[in-house]
Amino acid sequence: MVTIADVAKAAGVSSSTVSYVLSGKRPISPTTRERVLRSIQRLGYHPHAGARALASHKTNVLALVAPLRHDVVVPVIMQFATAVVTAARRHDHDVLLLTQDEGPDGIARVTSSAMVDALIVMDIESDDPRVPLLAERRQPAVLMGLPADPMGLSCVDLDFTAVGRLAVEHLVGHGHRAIALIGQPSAAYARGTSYAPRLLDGFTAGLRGSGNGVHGIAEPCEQTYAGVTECLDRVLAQMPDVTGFVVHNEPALGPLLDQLRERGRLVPTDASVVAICPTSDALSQPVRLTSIDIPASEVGTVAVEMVMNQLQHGGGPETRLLAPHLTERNSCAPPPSTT
Amino acid sequence: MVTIADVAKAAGVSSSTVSYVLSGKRPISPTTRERVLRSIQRLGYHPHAGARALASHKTNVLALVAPLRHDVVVPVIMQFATAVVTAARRHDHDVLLLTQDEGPDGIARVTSSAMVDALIVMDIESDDPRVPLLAERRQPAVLMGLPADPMGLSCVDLDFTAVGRLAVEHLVGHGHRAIALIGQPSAAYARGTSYAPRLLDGFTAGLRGSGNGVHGIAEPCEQTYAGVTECLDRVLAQMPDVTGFVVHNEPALGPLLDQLRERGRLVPTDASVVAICPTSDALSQPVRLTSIDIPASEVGTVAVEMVMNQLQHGGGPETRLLAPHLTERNSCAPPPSTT
DNA sequence: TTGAAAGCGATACCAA
DNA sequence: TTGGTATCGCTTTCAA
Repeated sequence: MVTIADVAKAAGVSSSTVSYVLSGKRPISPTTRERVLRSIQRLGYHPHAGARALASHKTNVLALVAPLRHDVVVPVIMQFATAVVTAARRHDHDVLLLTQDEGPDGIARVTSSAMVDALIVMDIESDDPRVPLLAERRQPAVLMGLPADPMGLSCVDLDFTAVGRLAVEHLVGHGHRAIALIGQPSAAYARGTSYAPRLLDGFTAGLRGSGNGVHGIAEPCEQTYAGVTECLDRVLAQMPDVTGFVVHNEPALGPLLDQLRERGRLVPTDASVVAICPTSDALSQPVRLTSIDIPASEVGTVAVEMVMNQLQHGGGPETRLLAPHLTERNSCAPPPSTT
Repeated sequence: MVTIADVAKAAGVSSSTVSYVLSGKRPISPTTRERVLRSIQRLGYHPHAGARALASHKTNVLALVAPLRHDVVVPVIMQFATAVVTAARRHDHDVLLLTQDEGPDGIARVTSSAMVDALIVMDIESDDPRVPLLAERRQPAVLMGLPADPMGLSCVDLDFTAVGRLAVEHLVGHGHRAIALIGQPSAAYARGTSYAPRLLDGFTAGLRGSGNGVHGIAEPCEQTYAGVTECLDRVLAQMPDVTGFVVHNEPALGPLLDQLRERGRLVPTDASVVAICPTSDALSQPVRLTSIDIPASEVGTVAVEMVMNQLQHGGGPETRLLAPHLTERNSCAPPPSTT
């Protein structure tokens, strides 16, 4: 292995000079810098990561704790992970991949053995046991999701409350008065995800703020064809005049459109749909759906920026809720009665 | 930070003794072992990963090089990654996630800076530039996929040749005589993936081996609704009597079934389908598809076992092609003429 | 069965 | 502008 001493010898300087050339932490004359860089090049020198970590107390590695449960939308996780790795590399960091199923132990392990400089933790629930654990470590952490109490940690997520409001407002803007939220499976609520109730809050607030007899209901929806059918049954039973649908449930989109068609409610003629999902899902349906994107890669990039801000500029914790964007496509129109 | 010296002092032994208790590389009397373990426990000692790597020349970290291109089946990558992380943890290793878009440089970087002990590289193409690069490093590597020349590296993949043969044999067994392979998009062939041609080989061999006037054609298929329609047009034009379909193209499954129905060829009454895809895709279609699974998690687990075998037992490189398994569901039946 | 001490390969402080 | 060197925390050889 080529060491810093080899480079120093080859360049006729001390090893500390080589180190400073690399780190830029002190001025080096152009000529010696040149000489050193050439030797590095010629010998193919790469600093030993372990040695560097030992001496500098920094690893240049971020931990990414991913939920590898199967009820989570896989493409979203992938997008997020991709964005994190890409953004981390831009800041000269690598990413260590941890899975949820090691639980809090995984976090304890990597932090206390100094494997990583900071952590990014996905899929944080309202009352997540990992939050207090992370709070008492000295490594910065960014939570993806919004726990009830962030305990001084940084958080980033899509602003689901704003999403709920925006979806309702869009439908109301088209003249809809009876709106249903087709939500996540009840397990998502039971599990204590933070986004499901936040979306519901925004949905409710949107209805309330619209006045004029705008009303709505929210129903959880299981992710099977039968589950979607039942959910729609419940909705129609309670609100037969429903014309607007807000759907926050990717696998339900196809079956829902199918069922609506089957029941003689064509989208967008008889019913309008605003989907909350990755753009790709909105595009892969028979009807191109007006949707509010789940900006997984943006969230990932922001998470890394937040971590880096703490790491490199000593910034403090912050919470960033990303504003939702609605893209109009072909699934929203005025309700039949209004036309 | 708690160091090995702290533990040693607390336990009244030397630091080397603590080290040996941890590594088990030399006999320790039960009483001192006890004392040391208790101190470790009490102080919450975790060895410093960097220091350990520096002294031992081992990091206990595996690199996983993932393709984050968008034309790859995302759930398959996730399954594979999950399996790799899980299996690695069973062997007390962590996983560093690299993405394709750093290209060969990423591999060069992590290997020459001693960040990882070994690499697992996904989505290897027939003539992959990373193979020679990996071959000249001293870290073990496992390739997922089968390059034209493995250059002494380990490989693991589903045996796609056997898959092709198996699919044909299953259809022939049901009495089909005219069989079409709906393949990957032509870009997959152009890119030089190793699995696409291997599957084709197996398909061809299967036809040839079946005799009795069994014939077939293979068509690449683009992954849009229109692309599937065109592909089916081409197939029907060339082989109007086709009754058996082998489909190796996840996103095409839905549209294909749709189009077959539209053209009055119901599955399985008029046409039979064997899908080559993850089980979840086979189950999420209107007709439960008879399928040959892409065993991503098995491949991931095997990859780790192969790496560990080299790392821990000094094993040599090996190539393992996993035998395919066909699961019968509801998409295969005898062709109409035979019934 | 255990201890002492020499590295491992960097960083960064203290001097010059 | 540069060099010398202590130091980081662990592993492992050499000695006892």
